[in-house]
Amino acid sequence: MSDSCFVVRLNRYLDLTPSEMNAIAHLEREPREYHSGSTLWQEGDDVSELLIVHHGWALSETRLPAGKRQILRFHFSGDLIGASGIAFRDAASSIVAATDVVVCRFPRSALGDTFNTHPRLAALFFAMSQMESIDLADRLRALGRSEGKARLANLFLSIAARMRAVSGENNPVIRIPLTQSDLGDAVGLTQVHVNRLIRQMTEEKLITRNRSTLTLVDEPRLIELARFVDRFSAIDSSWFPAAKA
Amino acid sequence: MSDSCFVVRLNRYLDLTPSEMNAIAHLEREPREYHSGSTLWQEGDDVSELLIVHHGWALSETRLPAGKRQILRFHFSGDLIGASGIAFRDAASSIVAATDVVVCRFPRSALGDTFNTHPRLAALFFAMSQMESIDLADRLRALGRSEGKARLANLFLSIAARMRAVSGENNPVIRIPLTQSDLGDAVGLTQVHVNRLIRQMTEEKLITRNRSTLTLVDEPRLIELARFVDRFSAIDSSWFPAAKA
DNA sequence: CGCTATCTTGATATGAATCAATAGCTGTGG
DNA sequence: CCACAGCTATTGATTCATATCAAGATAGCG
Repeated sequence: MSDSCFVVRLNRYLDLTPSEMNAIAHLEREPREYHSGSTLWQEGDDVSELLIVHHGWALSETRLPAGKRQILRFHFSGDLIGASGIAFRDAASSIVAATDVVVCRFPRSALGDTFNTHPRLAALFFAMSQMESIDLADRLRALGRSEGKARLANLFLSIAARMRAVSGENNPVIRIPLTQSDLGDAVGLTQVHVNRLIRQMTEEKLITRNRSTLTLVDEPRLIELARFVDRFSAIDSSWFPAAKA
Repeated sequence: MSDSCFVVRLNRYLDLTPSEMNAIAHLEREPREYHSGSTLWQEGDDVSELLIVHHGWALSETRLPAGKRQILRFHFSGDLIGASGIAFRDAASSIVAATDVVVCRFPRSALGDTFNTHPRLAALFFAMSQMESIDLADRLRALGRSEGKARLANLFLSIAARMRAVSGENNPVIRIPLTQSDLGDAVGLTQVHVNRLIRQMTEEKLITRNRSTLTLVDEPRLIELARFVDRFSAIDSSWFPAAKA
């Protein structure tokens, strides 16, 4: 039961009761593997399920006319996807496997049951959904009002922060299995320009990048450059209703 | 009871039971007025309340080093704010009155009670929060991957869509009480450039702007230009738990 | 009737896109 | 084990969108 990565994740925010753990573990069934590059669902699809990422990276993306792509968010182990797809029937973005991933699917109706029987979990889902909004808002600030280098710094720091929140470690070296094109599509720049910026940032001894390994060489200066605020450490659960038996 | 604008708003998505209406109307007390330009709360404040907009426009904004500003979202009548502030104690953005506004405040704990007693409302709040994420994601796509004119078109259309969803009308004329600087801060452009783009768009007979009145002259072409998708019409409530007495 | 915020318009500077060509890796099959 | 195919990364030359700087022009407001 506690080998559920979703349980592990939620336990980070809240001390789950056995009954709550059960309810969650129940959601998380049918693990299924997708290969890197495959599409879990497509923008506009009629989606009736939610996904929990077990292992690997997935990403939400959306396409624009000229074949352009905007990456909206990355999803790691323990993340709940479908987020976007829950308010409306049609998916607002596509979900693509960035590496080989293992995900569990569950139908939305199961979520309805959970809301009914475990109000505290409902509150937690609500709070997690708000974290997503905040993450998007932070990204929006970066895209709207800063130049390339700061955007990249921001992206790197926010990925690092999220991965650290999951792993509990604090390593300056992080694995980012993304190409320069991916990075560009995430921060709204060209692959070519991303390349140049990474070179500059390397020369300035801010980072080091080698294949999929990124090292945050001078994190304080990166934070300064990006005006980064790490918000992913904890959730405020003080307003949550009490757990039900 | 039904003069609560929040009830009116939620009723648009769901047929509320009397008990649910009561619970909501209960949240919405102590209406309070703020003058245009005043700050309801500030980035970083310790916020323990949520707001419901009764009347007027508010906006969430965040500041960057060089005094730059990014407007994240506009809030109209019936909107729930605090959104961003609910997962964490510290507000992630400031809330400012764009016009004179009337808002109701309620403590987060009241939300906890609602989650406990009215799971269907919890589901609705969750879905509304997802709408917010989707709105942000759409904005992100616009900022990351389109040029100025398309960004503006996108902003105009999305404001129009949201206002229409509230009013039920379908008027090509909308009131946007924002300056060119505000528009710029929302789409990540300079006030000067916004001015030029608006002139161009007027010449191209896409829009007409006069003070705070904006007319969508050629909406089909605007939609085409912005690749706009209107998602604000309805919520998919099929997965919601049943209403409780 | 001025005052201040907003808008308009021009000249110039700059970050980033685009176009284009080459170089490096990685995996695959002969 | 080598050679080739196909991504991914690097680098340069040029163009374009948008920012910046600067100076009026309007318009609402007290």
